[in-house]
Amino acid sequence: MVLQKRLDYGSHGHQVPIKPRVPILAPVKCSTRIRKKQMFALDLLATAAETLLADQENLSSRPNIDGTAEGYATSMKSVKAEQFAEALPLRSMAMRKYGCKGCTVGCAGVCGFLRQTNICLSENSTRNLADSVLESLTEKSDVLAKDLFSSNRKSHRLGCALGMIPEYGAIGVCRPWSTRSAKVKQVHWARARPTAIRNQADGDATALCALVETMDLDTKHPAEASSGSSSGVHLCGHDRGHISPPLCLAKLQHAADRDDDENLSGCVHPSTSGNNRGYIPHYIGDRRIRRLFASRLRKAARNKICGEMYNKGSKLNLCAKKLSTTRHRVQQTTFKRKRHVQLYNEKSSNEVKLTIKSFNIPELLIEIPENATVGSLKKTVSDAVTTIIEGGLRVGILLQGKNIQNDNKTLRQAGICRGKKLDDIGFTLECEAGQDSHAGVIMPEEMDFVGASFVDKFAMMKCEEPDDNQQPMQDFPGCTLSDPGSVNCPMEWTTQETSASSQAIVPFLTPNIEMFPLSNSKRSDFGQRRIRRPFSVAEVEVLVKAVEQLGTGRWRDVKLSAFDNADHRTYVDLKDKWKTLVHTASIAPHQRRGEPAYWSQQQTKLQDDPQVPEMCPT
DNA sequence: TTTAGGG
DNA sequence: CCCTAAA
Repeated sequence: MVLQKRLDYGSHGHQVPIKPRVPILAPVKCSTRIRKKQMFALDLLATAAETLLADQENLSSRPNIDGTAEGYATSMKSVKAEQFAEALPLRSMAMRKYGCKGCTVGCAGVCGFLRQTNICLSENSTRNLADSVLESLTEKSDVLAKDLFSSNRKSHRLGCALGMIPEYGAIGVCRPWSTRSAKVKQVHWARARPTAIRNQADGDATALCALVETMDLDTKHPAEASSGSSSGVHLCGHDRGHISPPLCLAKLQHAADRDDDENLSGCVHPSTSGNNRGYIPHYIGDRRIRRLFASRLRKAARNKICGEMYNKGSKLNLCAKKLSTTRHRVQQTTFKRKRHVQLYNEKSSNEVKLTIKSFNIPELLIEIPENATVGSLKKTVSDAVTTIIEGGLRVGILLQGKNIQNDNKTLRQAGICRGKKLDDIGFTLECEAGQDSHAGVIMPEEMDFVGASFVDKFAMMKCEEPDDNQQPMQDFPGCTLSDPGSVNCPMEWTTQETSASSQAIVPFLTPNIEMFPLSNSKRSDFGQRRIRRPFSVAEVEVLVKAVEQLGTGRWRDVKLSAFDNADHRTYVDLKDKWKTLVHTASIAPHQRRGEPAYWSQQQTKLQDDPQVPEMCPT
């Protein structure tokens, strides 16, 4: 393909993405779904091209756009018309949707461009280009978002800056540098859709514009880049009815320069300036988040290709190949996510850190013939999981079994704060797409505090909200059952909660049960046996005291009075433990496992303890 | 849901 | 620790 040759000149797998320059974003009747019919798409492309040319003429008449129109015309000729197809609706939609304070002009949406090139280019070039551009897009968005937001904190209350990709919806890297939350890092995994963008109530329109524009700048055509790195900024600045804050423009300029250098470095384009080669972005940001973001984008791009092929009912071989690639990539990403999905919520000094180690997929229907190979089964399972995840996930948060619906609540208001029983938090991932056959709620398989050090810190923290359960103790306290209501045994704060193993069909979702525990009370959904958690001496002591106080046969009362905070100990557990204790006591010491002289030692010890004068071992 | 008891 | 009958 001619276009491929033009694009695929990166000798190091680094392609310079071509961006048609669209100085003015005229409203175009263009659905984001036009790709279903290529003829329809071509019509729209023609319309878009006409609009662009008209805009270009207008632009060229402006004195301030010197030197850009010509280069623009060149790139216009060199780029296939398809590339323009949906860039316009993307931008126009974004601008209209958010008003952008009159910012109705911008650059062509790189996303639309990407999507088009994905269609037009051959497979390899598509992938490489998409990867390259999307990586660049991601990074630059990140860079700009950081720069922009950090520079405009006072005026921008930016909850979430979104980069939009038509068809795939919006894939958002949330960078809320709002003035209210000093430092928040989030990755929105949910595959946001256009409607989801509207839900970003905190999204600042101006910043959103800027970010989208940055995406444009990131993918300038080499010719354009060589003609002047600031051209894109000129376009933005002159054509929008509303001039963004100068600082915003400056940042855009900066990003443009930077991007030119980056995109061109390593390429053999004759117009490569070579200046600032090897430029390293000032702000590296969270590489992991960016990589995941980029991976997400790539997957979306490739899935789009597959969907295209399926819709056309042709080129199934190519589709299968694409699926395979997608599968591979997605599986990697899924695994990474399983291991590392972390939800950070930092709010000044009061922070709540959670780590969701993995999710369990409860129901996965696999239909496969008996004569299928194991490999095909693996692929089928992988596809099913991929479908679930790729279909978009809606996150739900369960606190003590209750679904927290109000998204506007603060974590503190919702009861997610230090000192609270964070092991009562559950996360659900519901499939958003119409994947009825796979619809279901993915329950968190593992959740834990971030790091053991945090557990200690956590144990020492006081929650500002009233909390009956915050009695962190490293050592199990002696309990006086004369006041059963005062007996608290918060073992779960100091002992690692362990969880049962997963019985998920998908092998790579099997968790490491020892490292990443979750409250047992939340995890009997899948029938797995709870992990064995032997009673500690302290627990036995409390149990004995409670039984002594309350008598046998009142296991519920024992539970409530002495083990109310130990969610992993049910009254049945206490009853069973008592049963074993009685049995152990009834048998000869030499028949017991463990230490025969245990009780005598305990009796001696407890008698020496003034806090527990009533101890009466069984 | 809780208790009791076998597995 | 699971399962379940019985209350």
